[in-house]
Amino acid sequence: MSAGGSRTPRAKAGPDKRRLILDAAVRVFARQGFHACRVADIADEAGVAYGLVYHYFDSKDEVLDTLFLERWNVMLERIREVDAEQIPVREKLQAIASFIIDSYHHDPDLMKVIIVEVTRAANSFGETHIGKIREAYDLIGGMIAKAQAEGVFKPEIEARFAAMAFYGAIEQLLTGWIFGLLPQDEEQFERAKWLVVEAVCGGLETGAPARASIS
Amino acid sequence: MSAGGSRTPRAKAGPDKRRLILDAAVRVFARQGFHACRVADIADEAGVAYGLVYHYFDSKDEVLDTLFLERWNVMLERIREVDAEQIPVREKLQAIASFIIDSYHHDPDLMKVIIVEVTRAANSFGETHIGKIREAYDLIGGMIAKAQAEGVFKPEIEARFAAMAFYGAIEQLLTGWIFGLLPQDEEQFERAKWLVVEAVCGGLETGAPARASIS
DNA sequence: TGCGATGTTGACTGACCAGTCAATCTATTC
DNA sequence: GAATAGATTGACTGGTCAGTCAACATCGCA
Repeated sequence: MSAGGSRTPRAKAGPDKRRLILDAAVRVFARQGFHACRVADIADEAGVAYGLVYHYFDSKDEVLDTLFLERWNVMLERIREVDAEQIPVREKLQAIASFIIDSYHHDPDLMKVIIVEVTRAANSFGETHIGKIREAYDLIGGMIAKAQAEGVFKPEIEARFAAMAFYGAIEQLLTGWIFGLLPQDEEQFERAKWLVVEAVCGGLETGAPARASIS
Repeated sequence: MSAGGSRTPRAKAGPDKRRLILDAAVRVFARQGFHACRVADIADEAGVAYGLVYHYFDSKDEVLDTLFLERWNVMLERIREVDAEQIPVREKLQAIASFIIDSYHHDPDLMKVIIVEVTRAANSFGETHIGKIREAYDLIGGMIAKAQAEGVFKPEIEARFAAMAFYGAIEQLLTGWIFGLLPQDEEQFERAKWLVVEAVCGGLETGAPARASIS
């Protein structure tokens, strides 16, 4: 090492406290809910002083906003990426369902918080982020509309409706896992990915869908 | 005058204040959300004194509990009724979708409150009423399982999954209306009833579904 | 008419908690 | 090694609001 310093210039000794707070907030929000928890709970969970939360964030709300936007933007990026690929709609929808279910599989607490506290909270954060949420619905609706124009999907069902139903089915499966109503294991997650697409596409496709004959 | 009283013994002069409070609460909860509103808002909306709310209810929570249980029990009763009828599954699911969508059509505020504050609130009232909520999913799951046993629906998709997806699709349509993302008129409501059933059953039915040929 | 029960009122209180802030600590730079 | 900037601390404050309560009104009945 040329300069002799064993520590890299940017990497401090301690971990990034801002990240620490965000990760702690996910656990606390998932456990107690946003409204039921206090800022002190987040600070305690993160192992930092109360005031430090306000050093990195302007308000309790901003912590949740940050968590939501971080994840939602990743999802939107993925949806756009999928949309740009030259593959059948069915595969596009499959990729979206897979992404969302994998997200839950990878970090159930974060997805629980995003769904329960934001996308389904019509009177609080849902209202704030309605624009971002809508972007996702619109992208999916666009895919379906395109498929209708190509004759792959039936034209009678409005694309916006179909998009809502598709997304709603996925979110309800996550809700089933969140509420402990459905078993959560690797196999269930894989089956679920297949089910939503099969259910929605089976009802939308023009031609006879590839039905597995009972062997 | 012994028997000459023109007023009926039970019917008081004034309207039922308890009902007045419940109806006012629906409007306030729908407008501001349960957490964001104060008990004083409910009393003001109902045109009664603050303390009267506590004469009829033990707590603010109990007001919402009452609203939820009143409506949810009606729905469960209707689902059981439908289940007992000797009609194809598709018509049963159609009847359930129609009931829920009509409920929203008839009283959007009440359905908004039930969905946003209870069935989707995993950390507060959803937890309290999970048993009641589950009853609905189980009843629908039972219908689907029976149809699978009869060979009308494919057996590969677990009935519980299918029930969640079906119910989730309906609830998301209501959410679309609640958030103002979908147009709300008579025709849209009718189309929606048809869509969810077509989408889910089209993917579940064994035989070739009755597809409307494009005229 | 009088009496108990039930309905109705709204000022008050006690707890709770988001957000502030002045003090202290640590790192970096010249 | 002094100075500056940023990180970290936690006690404190100010406002909010669910729930209480004592007083007053009205009803049903004998």
